[in-house]
Amino acid sequence: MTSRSTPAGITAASPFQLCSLIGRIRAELVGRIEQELIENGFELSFSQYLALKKLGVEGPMTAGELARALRHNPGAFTRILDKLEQSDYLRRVPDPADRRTLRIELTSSGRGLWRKINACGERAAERAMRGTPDRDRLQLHTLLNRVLDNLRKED
Amino acid sequence: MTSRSTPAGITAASPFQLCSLIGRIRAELVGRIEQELIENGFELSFSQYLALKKLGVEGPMTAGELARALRHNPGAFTRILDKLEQSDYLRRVPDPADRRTLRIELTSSGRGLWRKINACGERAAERAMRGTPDRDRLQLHTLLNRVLDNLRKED
DNA sequence: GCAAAATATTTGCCTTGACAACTATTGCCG
DNA sequence: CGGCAATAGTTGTCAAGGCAAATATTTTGC
Repeated sequence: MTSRSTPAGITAASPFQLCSLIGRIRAELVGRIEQELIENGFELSFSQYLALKKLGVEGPMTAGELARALRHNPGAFTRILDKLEQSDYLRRVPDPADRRTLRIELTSSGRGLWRKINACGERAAERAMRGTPDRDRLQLHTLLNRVLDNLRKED
Repeated sequence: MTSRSTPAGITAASPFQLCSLIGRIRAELVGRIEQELIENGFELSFSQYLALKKLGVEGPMTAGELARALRHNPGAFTRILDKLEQSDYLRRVPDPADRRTLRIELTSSGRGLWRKINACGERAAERAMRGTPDRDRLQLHTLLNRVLDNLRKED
């Protein structure tokens, strides 16, 4: 292996540490959001939180679109929708034009909830980034987006 | 600094996108490593891979130490060890000094496997970082470590 | 128009991981 | 010493998610 040209020695030369770093950050971030949700009295799993947030931001969409957007497999996603529908946060509305699909829309109670849980997510994110100037935040996003692109490219 | 395709307003000002970015990267990275493992004929889950790698790098340790190092809960971890022991990649060695603990060590077959699967992880990591100069890799690590510290600090 | 392929959602089955209860052993402190 | 809390590991139970088969509907090709 080539261990040349890295001043700090370890950090840049062992790209693998990226994997555990990313894993740890994700776990902490998810945990922090779940904790925020609990502390504020919302009984939602992280996946349910993501679904409500997506619907709140993007508006109604079909179940499949939502599942794909959240990278969640359709089978498991059906059950997430079941629970959110039982709790009256969303509705499955049949589409007269294509009777295979279901239009998922937030109920008014769901929209109310969405606004509140958004604050939980933002508190967690702001905690993650505190003390980081805008310039560095931008840099971080740029670098992470490049990493993601690299991973998604097939070749 | 770098405001190429990103309107500065959105990206830096909405720290929450960090969460989905991190989640996506983690999923892609894990998926890529699992794919590497499969393509090279190793039937290992990602967790098993992590355990073997940790043992290979750090040497023998107790089951609890290993579980904590991997942030894995002890109950689930027992079963991971079960499988790796059945496959003869590691041994549970009783500690005469403290009969509660078990010393987990790789077998020679486990050490052989470790060297091979390491390459899988490094290919995945190198793919993630390709086209990124050392300076940026270092910067990324610095920023991610700060994020992790922020999240772990209680307040 | 109709059979076959494609698409959207649901259901069943299975694996993984979280959590709590349990057993065995050790350390603490009177 | 003797009781009691703490620690290490295992087991049982459960919820979440992945995957494949099943169902319903639409689209495509002839």
